[in-house]
Amino acid sequence: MKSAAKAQQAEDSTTDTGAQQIRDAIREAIVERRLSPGTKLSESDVGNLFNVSRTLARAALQALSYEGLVSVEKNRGAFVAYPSPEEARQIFSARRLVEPGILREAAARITPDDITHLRQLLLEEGRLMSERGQTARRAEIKASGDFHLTLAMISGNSIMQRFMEELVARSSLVIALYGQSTASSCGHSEHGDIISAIEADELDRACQLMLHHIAHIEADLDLRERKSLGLKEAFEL
Amino acid sequence: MKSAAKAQQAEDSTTDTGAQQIRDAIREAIVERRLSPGTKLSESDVGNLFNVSRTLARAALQALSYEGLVSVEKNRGAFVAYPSPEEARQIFSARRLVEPGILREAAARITPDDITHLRQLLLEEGRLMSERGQTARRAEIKASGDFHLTLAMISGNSIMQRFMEELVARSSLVIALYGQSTASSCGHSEHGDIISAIEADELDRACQLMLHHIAHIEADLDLRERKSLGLKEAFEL
DNA sequence: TGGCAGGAGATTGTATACGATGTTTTGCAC
DNA sequence: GTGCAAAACATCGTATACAATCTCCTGCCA
Repeated sequence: MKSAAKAQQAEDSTTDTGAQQIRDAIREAIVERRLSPGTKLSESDVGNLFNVSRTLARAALQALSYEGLVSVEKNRGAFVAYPSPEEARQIFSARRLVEPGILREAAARITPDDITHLRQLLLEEGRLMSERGQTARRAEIKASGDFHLTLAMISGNSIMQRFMEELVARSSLVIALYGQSTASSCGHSEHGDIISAIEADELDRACQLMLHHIAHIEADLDLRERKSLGLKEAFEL
Repeated sequence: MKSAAKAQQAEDSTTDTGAQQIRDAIREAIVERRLSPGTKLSESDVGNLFNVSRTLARAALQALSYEGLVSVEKNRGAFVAYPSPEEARQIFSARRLVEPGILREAAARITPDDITHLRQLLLEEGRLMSERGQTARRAEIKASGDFHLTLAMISGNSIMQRFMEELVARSSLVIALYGQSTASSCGHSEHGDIISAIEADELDRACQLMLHHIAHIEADLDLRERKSLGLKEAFEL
């Protein structure tokens, strides 16, 4: 891969050790929705699960809390993040703010190789959509996010790339919580449209499409405040 | 403070304990340039300095490494980050990408109270600029960044706010490394211009001013690759 | 029976201990 | 005196230990 996408190697070389693997494993589980929002992640359990001490488990959970995927409450423990509707709005607001810009930068640096790569991603995504089963569903979710992440990668700005990783991951949580449609990643065709617009050098249109795409995802959410109502309201009616 | 700036309370309630304070203290020291890029921050030293165990020191350093202010090298230790010219470019590229959007959102929600607040910040900044001494210099650097952070705060998006905090902090490092002009925060008047444009509801102009402002800061940098040249080139001439 | 006080258990917060990995210095050979 | 090897030192990586805090159950009393 000698495309502009070489920035792919932007792995966190900044991290120290095995906590990294645990963090990645848990993050993947969260993004693929094997772990539901609110699930408790006790340090001991995580440690046992990965056969490491609480020290490492704790470090991993801390790291995840920086990314907003896990919320640790003092003296109570860590939980898979349960984004509030307000948080959800902010996440998508951030994406609307940032993704057109990323798209523009990506378009400026994109190579034919990158386009091929993106198209392949799309194909894979489509294939998964037609498949049945949990595994396919999870892979599809991931693939859907990968489209946006790949654009960030192509843009060549590793800082924005990391930021987008956070946003995509948190979006996954939000969709898991508030998504309504059964189709987990609705706007598949929209991804294709965006690529086409880029290829056609119609940058403004590509940005518009991206904004619409994000709006579509958001439109599928039901962000009404679910005030738990577990007390009495739940049985009032 | 009943302004839109109430989001100020967006403190990392997600963090656990005392590592937080250490992290903040070190970050402040870095941003105010009491700690220079490349300075070694060994876990023991940090621990001793703050009278805590290496455990906490380590946690703090880890946190800082997530923000890109510290780079930890496996088995070697942690150092105040020494951003490469390429990193510097990416940081400012990210700011150009993000700040106009933040500005727009902030303008949409801004209250008279917020404007007062911003103007006060400006006044303070101006006062510090005319003062002498290290302390004033440090405070000035901080005040300069606070303008941008306050805008992010006003925008009401805590995610973007956090991101801007990271960008501003890292910018400070970049300026410390590559800045040329003695005036640490040149574009003071530009901040005022931006506020005026917002007040006048000239949003596009405000964005333009913001972009120019960032460009000015960048223009003061000398981002030529300093390849250490400590070997022979240093004495060749 | 309902509510509160007390304590047992579980979980996190922090410190310390030990092994692993680099780095520097020492000392010997040439 | 120079160069390399080996050991001493410093520092990090991880595990374990202990203290603090919270949760939940139990039992007493009104």
